[in-house]
Amino acid sequence: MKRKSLTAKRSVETALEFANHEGFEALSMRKLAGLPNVTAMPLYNYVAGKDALLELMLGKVVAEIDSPTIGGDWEVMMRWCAHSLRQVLLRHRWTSTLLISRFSLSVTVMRNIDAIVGCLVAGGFTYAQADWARNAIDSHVYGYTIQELNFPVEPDQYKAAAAQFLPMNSQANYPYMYEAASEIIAGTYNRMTNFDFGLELVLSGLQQWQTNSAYAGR
Amino acid sequence: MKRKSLTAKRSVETALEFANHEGFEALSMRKLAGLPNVTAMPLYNYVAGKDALLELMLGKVVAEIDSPTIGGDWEVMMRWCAHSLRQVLLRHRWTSTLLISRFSLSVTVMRNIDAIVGCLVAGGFTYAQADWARNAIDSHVYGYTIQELNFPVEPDQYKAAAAQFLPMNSQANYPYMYEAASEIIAGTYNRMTNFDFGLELVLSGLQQWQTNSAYAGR
DNA sequence: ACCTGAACACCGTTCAAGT
DNA sequence: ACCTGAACACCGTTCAAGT
Repeated sequence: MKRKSLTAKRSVETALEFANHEGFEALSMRKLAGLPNVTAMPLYNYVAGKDALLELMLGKVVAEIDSPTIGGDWEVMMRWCAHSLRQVLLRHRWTSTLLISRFSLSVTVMRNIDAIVGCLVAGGFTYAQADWARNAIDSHVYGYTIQELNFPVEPDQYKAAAAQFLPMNSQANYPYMYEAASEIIAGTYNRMTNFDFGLELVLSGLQQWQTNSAYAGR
Repeated sequence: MKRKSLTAKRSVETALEFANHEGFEALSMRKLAGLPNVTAMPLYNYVAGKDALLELMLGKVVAEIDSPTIGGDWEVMMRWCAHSLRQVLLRHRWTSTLLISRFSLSVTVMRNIDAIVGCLVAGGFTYAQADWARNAIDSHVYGYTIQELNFPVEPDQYKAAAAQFLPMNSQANYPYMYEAASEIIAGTYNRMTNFDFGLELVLSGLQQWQTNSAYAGR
């Protein structure tokens, strides 16, 4: 039995590596069974099925997400945690949508949520406020990162893409995008560091909300 | 040729309806071919393949998203557009992740982006600021809505879920979630209207950012 | 007890053969 | 010209047959 669970663990790890390396779409039970070739399926002895395998893979990923220290400055902590979550999603590019669509309250996830809510409550938010705040931060992290991961042009190619865009699209049809592309080409801005911009918008909004709110104290 | 494109259009429409009704996972070329049964594939005469079909389906969905009027109050407009996008995503529950992962600059999408950037620029933002602002709003809408669509418990069952949670999880292990669940049961708050909370956080942050910024004018 | 390979029920896609 | 059904290369999953 101990060997069994060990082989299961190793299966999950190779599956994770495969997904990170070859892309999630390419991952199939048959390919995984004997990674060189072989059609046979001893995999099913260790893992209930593809669903279960995915669950285990996500469990490993989720464990990489940092939790805040309760009692620390909530704003610093939330900023830290948001970046941690973001880095995990970037590290395992196939993860983000699956993590949401297969969301489950495992022990790891519960501990993380508990710590975040705790950190916010210790920072002076009510439970309701903490829940809303957590949700707003998560929304930004997931929304931004999923878009980023799927954006068709790489950050260092924005200029080139804009230069290609300009002659193809008339100023008459898309006057504002035309101007924006011109500014990108001129180097006025570069689309970078947008993640932190949005995050700080949310965080400073939360801070003001807290100080303005009469019911902020515990 | 006219008949051909008409049949293509009808195919896309039935595919859309099928996805909305039966769920996107259940959609397959074979099922779609002759919706009652039939294994044959005259579908390929009208549509290049599943990828092309998806593209066409998403095109129809994207057309439902409202664009702002340039010159109107940017904050009112952005709020309106965010809600419009959100409603479209809720109406076609399978759409959100696909819309991001298959993002493409169709004419419809370009017009929408151009109008949003234009509305923000007309409202006093620079092009760079407009781009950041748009991205922050989109991130919230997508991030929040994708999470909501995949959340395992329905809004009207939060109380029941919390009541089930309480006895199963010790106060010692998850003290804060325990307390939060208690408050949900007591009816102190209900997790609703979170979407607008996060959206207003972003919008008011943008407004303050604009008024505080020395370079805000055109 | 464990691994194997054939088998089943599905996919997307192609294409020769019919009408 | 259009539709048909068999075929190919893939899936996830099961299971009798081997060792």
